[in-house]
Amino acid sequence: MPELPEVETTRRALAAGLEGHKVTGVAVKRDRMVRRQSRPADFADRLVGRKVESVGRIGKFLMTQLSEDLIWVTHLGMSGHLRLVPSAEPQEPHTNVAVMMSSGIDVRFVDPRTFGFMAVFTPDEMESSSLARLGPDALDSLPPSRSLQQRLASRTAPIKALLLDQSLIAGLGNIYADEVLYRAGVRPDRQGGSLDLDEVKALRSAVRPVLNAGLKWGGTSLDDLAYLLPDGSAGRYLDRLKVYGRQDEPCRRCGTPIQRASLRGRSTHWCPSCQK
DNA sequence: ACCTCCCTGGCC
DNA sequence: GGCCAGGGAGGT
Repeated sequence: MPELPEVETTRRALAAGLEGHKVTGVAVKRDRMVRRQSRPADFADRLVGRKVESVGRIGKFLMTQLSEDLIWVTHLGMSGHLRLVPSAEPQEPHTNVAVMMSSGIDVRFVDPRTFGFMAVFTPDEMESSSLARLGPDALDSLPPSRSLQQRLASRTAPIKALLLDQSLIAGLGNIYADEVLYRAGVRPDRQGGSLDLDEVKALRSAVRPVLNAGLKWGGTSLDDLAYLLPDGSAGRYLDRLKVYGRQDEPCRRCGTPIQRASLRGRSTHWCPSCQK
């Protein structure tokens, strides 16, 4: 499912495939996929004729810088992925948006559950959108432990829920939040404010290795194959996850069965022996 | 700071 | 035939 490693993997492929090319056409097959756009028609109007200058990312949001200061924003939701394919190729099911490039390549936005979206913003619109409230990126600008501890100090919500809060740190989703907590040895149901400085340090220093491991394997494609890389291949991190999806299986470190429970409506996995 | 809703393939 | 997965926005 698309979290930071999956979005970053997608970003790298887009950067390699799109930079320097112009948009020649746009087909929105499902109106719902274009959201947060004050006038829906702006989406295609603003894309066509623009050149892709660079492809960036904050958390799980792809931000493609276009000519004339426009920003093409993409969020993959929970079942979305982008494909880069020659224009002539037939569209696979659930292709909700197709963006045609001057290179003859299409960007196809495939998303069965349609939780993802695309929009093209001006700098002003970007400033007033919810994206302006995104926290620091979990991979590129993780705050120091002391400032993290300060942000957590007054919080009574479970630390897992706080890791999922994109205004605190941007990029972690349900899978990698569980993996980070496992690596840090912290139980997901601990109140945020109950973590001492050593625990916050452990948590902080777990973030980068977990995300980099996911990235190394092209991210996590679950059995439903909803998330795929832009070339259509599957991410191969699933088999290397330590806790997510491993309920009742032995902890890779101590053999204790991995627990699963619902926390704030999100499935949560942890080792009751390794995590305190 | 919490709860509800959106959506659909896949599985029981 | 019904339920589950879940990120983020909106409302209370």
